[in-house]
Amino acid sequence: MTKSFRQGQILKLIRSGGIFTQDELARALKEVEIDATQVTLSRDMRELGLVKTADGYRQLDRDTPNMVFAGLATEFLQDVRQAQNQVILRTAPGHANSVAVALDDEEWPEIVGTIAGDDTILIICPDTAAAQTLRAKLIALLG
Amino acid sequence: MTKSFRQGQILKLIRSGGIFTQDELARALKEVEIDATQVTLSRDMRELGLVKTADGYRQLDRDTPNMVFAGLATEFLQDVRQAQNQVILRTAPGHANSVAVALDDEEWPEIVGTIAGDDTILIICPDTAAAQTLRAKLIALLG
DNA sequence: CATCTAAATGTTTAAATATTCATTGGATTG
DNA sequence: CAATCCAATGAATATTTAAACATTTAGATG
Repeated sequence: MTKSFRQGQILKLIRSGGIFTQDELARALKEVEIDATQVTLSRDMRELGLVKTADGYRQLDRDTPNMVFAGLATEFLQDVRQAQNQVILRTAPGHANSVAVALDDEEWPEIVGTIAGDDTILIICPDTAAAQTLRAKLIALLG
Repeated sequence: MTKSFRQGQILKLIRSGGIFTQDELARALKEVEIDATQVTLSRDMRELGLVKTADGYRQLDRDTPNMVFAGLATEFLQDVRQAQNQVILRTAPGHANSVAVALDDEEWPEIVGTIAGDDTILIICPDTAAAQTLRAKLIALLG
């Protein structure tokens, strides 16, 4: 079980609502066979840009991926990593290119440009903060 | 010193950034001659829809008032109250109508309709939650 | 393969926030 | 005007979150 898989599950749970504390989230994750301490979740929250509101945790607003890209991502996107102002995506073999094209179409402000190989996409962002935002956005689309 | 004045000041401080805890906010308010305990601030935060992020407290995204309305409000808006799904504005005497017209122009989703008297505007919202959101938005414009 | 490094996570505990219950100071009404 | 109600706030405290530090693990490197 990888970190980005866990974070993907966290986003799913948050979206479905009704999560008010990190302990609550930890319990919800346990139902899905994911063990994580409150401390780990606190860190995940920060990385994913989640905030506590009166009606539970929420993701800070940012524009939503369109259907074409979201569909491709759900099907082929396998991992999302970040280093400095770069984000690296792994896709199913042979699909990097189509995913990258759809991603380019999004014209997100966090993306300066992309380069796709066979199963890897390199994305250049303006800065580290943008890369982090982008990572959170993309993790949400992991299967 | 009224509650909505305090909340207006809170929004100002939050906007200018660099507020990371409620105690910090309390100290900043003291500089402006406003005394409030952490408990009161916790409640204010909730009412105003403020959330804690990695870069300090922030207001949850919602669309921003346009210049015309914002200008009028800054000049004439004096108080904002909420009861159920209704929000009541007090303006300088004789100015309720012009403020209400500008407000209607905003076409906000939180506003079903408005009625203006001489110095009072009644706003009907779809529900209590919308009214609360609207209140927070408007308080930000108080002188 | 031993060693080093860095990311990820855990443990402990401090700090920050929210809740509960109580008080106060207007309005409202009989 | 007393009695009552209610919004606003505070004090004490419980709960939640984050910081500091330690440990583990997987990959790099000699």
